[in-house]
Amino acid sequence: MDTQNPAVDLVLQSALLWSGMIKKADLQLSVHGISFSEFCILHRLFQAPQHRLSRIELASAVGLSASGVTRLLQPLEKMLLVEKEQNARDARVSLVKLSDSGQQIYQDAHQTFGFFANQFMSPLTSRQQETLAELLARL
Amino acid sequence: MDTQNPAVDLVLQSALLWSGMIKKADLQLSVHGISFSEFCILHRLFQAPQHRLSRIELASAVGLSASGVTRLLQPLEKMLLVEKEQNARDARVSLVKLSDSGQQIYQDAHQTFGFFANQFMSPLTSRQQETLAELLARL
DNA sequence: ACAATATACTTGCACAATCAAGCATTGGTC
DNA sequence: GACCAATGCTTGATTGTGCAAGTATATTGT
Repeated sequence: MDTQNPAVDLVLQSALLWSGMIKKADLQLSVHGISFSEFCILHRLFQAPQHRLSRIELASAVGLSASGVTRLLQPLEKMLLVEKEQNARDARVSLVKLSDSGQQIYQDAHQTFGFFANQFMSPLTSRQQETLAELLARL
Repeated sequence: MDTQNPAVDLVLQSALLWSGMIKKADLQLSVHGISFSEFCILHRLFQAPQHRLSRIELASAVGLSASGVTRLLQPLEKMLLVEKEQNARDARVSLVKLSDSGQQIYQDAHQTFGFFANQFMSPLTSRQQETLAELLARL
C-alpha cells in the first residue's frame, strides 16, 4: 500500500476491516430484529450488575454519544426488551434495565453473534486471537 | 468482559476501539477541512496509477457503497480537489482524478494523519505493529 | 440559604451513509 | 441486428448518529 508510513496503512487497513465486519454482523443479527449497536447495548446490560446501567455508562461502554443512546433505546423500550427505572439517590439518572424478554432475545442473539465471531476469527488460531486481543488492549 | 466466548469480546473490543479511532482522526483532519472518509478517498487516489480510479474501485477500496462515493465526491469536486474524466473504452465509467491542488491537500493531510497514526500506535513497538498488521491481514 | 457550576439526560437540526429504483451503456445470445 | 442481462453510476427516501441547546436535578462555594 504505502511504503512511507506503516502505521498509516495499519490504521486504514483496520478501519476498512472493521467497517466490513460490522456490516456482516448487522446482517447476521437482523434475523433477531436487532442491529449491531443494539446487540452491543444488550450485551453490556446483560453483563452489568442486576442487568442495569445508566444511560451515560451505556454510552461510553458502546462508544456512542448520550443522544445516540437515547434514540437507540426508544425502539428497544417499545419492544419491551428494556425498562426505564429511577435512581433513588439521583433523580437525574434514568436507569436502563434488561427485561426478562430482553434477556431471552439477548441470549438468542448472543448465540448467533458468537457463531459469527468465531467464524470471523477462524483464520486465526486461539493463540493468535489471544495475541491480537493483547495488542489491541494496549491501544 | 465475557467468560464464555473470547471471540465475541475480541470483536466487540475492536469495534469500540476503531470507532473511537475514527472520531479522533476526524478531529485531527478537520484542520485540513476533510473527514476521515475523504482522507481515505484521497489516499487511494494518490496511490493509484496516474492518481486516477473509477468510482466503483474507489468504493470497494474505502468500504463505501457506490452512492456513498458519489456523494462524498461532490464537495471534493467543488473544492477542485478531484476532477471528473471520461473513460474512452467504456462510456459508463466516470473516472476520478486527483487534481494538483488535491495532491497538495492530500500531502498536507497525510503528514497530519501520519503523525496521528504513529501516536495512536505508539503503545506498540514496531515489531508489535508488524505482528498486528499480519494478524489483521488474515481476517 | 443561595448562586454558580456541573451532570444526566432529551430534543431539534444537520449530515453522512444506505438501499431501492432508475438511467445509460456494454456485452452476450439467439 | 435485436433483445436481455450485467455493469457503472446517480437520485430520492430513509436511517443512524452527532452536536448544540434546553431542562431538570445535584453539588459546590460563599
